[in-house]
Amino acid sequence: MSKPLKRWLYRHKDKPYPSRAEKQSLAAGSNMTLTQVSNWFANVRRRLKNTVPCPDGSWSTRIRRYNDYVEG
Amino acid sequence: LSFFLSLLLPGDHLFDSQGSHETKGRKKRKPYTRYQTMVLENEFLNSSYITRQKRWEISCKLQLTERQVKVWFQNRRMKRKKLNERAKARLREDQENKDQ
DNA sequence: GCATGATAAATGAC
DNA sequence: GTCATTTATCATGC
Repeated sequence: MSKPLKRWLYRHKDKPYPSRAEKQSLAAGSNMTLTQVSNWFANVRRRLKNTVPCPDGSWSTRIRRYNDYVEG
Repeated sequence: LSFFLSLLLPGDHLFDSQGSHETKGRKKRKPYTRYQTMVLENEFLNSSYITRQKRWEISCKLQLTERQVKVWFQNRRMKRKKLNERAKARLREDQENKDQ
């Protein structure tokens, strides 16, 4: 997959919404287009909600669990 | 005149054409048929901004609400923009490849 | 068979 | 109106 995007996601657990400039930076650093980065984050946010149940509803715990899920 | 007719006839939320759930949350995304898309695309070819009159006509013909027709044109303009930007980007790429 | 990216309806901020 | 989203659906590789 795309490592820089995962890294950014894990570092911004509380607010997984990169700005346009951040998306462009990520796109450049991962050899992707801006829309591809946007799609990736949109899909990840949705699939986090669906596949990683989280009682308190916060992004950070979801992402932590997701990280454990994919890495471990 | 057509404004008052539009209030009476296609009525966005007077009747729930889909389900019968009174208090509905987000409307479920329903893909349009090929015929619906074809008519909308043809009208978009005519003009990317639809008039109220045309919007009312098409909404009746396609069994869609005026709101759905309005949103379709908004999304279609965004799609055109994205496709244009994509084409320009590829042209720039080809130029750079030829320059080196 | 499902995971993943992309696209098509639908919403909401501004 | 635009534009970034959310959500469901489509397409495809493995």
